[in-house]
Amino acid sequence: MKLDNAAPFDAKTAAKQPFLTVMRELATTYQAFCAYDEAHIRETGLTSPQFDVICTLGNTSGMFMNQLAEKTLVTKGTLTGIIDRLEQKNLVRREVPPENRRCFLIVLTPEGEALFEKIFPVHIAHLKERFDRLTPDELTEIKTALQRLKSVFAD
Amino acid sequence: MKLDNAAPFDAKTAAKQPFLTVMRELATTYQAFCAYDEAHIRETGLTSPQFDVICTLGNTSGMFMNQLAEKTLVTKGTLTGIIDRLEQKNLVRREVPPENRRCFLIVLTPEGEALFEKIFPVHIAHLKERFDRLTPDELTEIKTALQRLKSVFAD
DNA sequence: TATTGTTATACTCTATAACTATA
DNA sequence: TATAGTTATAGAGTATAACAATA
Repeated sequence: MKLDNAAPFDAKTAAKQPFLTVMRELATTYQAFCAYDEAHIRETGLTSPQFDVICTLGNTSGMFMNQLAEKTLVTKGTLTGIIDRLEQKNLVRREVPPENRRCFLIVLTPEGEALFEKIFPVHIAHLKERFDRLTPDELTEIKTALQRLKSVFAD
Repeated sequence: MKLDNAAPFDAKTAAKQPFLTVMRELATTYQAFCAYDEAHIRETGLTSPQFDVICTLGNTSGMFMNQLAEKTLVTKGTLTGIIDRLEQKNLVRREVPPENRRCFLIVLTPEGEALFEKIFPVHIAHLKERFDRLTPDELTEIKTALQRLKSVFAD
């Protein structure tokens, strides 16, 4: 919900409900980050979920579908499709472990690893470029503020 | 990108690159908020973009497709589909202004207004419930921190 | 010619539930 | 019976570009 727009959120209402402003700031800050982040991801020819899978598999010896689904926060059915498409692009491979043939170990192919090693550091550098505009103290304050905010949504 | 998962993000790396921690906190905080927010939205029978449109139109006298697209951050082609589905549900209506018949004024129907008036305050109350766990000072600090963070992504 | 919005195309992701094969 | 993953189903959103109607 991008509550930014709702007409009832005029200045008068916001003044009475300061939390609305915080909510909007969270949403717009995340959106600003994502716009910057995703524009760069799209240049790799991958979608965000695909990029997420490649990054999750990078520097590991592989992961099972269920682990991967949990890490990337998609359901197993959805992950099947994502892995299918990455397999078509020759970036990952399904390996059947002999000891449990119910599972697949998802592994980066050499092409997948090459892509990971090519794009990952570049992407991090691209992000760092902006975060470097903050001082160490500011980074600490922001981190603390976010942790406090997150804590109210923990069940 | 949910960089939370990437294996290279071990504690050692994070210590050298404190911004990675901030990035993760932003993503996980937003995700925690969204999980709470969207679970409640889904109970209305609307998707997030649909709910967003209803909230944007609430308490206005209508909006043109292009305005609405800009406000809700979707392209005009995508918005056409969203409005189509809201029209099927009898929640919005396309009106043709006589002075410019190229445009459509998108307006809430009585059913749409009734829904808005029913769900909007309840949704706000649902959110407020959690934000009330923060003190006024904390809210201010968080707001300031988010604004500072957002500023580095402004072009 | 420029603008508003629709349509066409094609893909990706989403959730849910039934299903297969293995354990 | 339980688990791992696939498949089936159905929908929703996404981008892009070509298009029609109007200005």
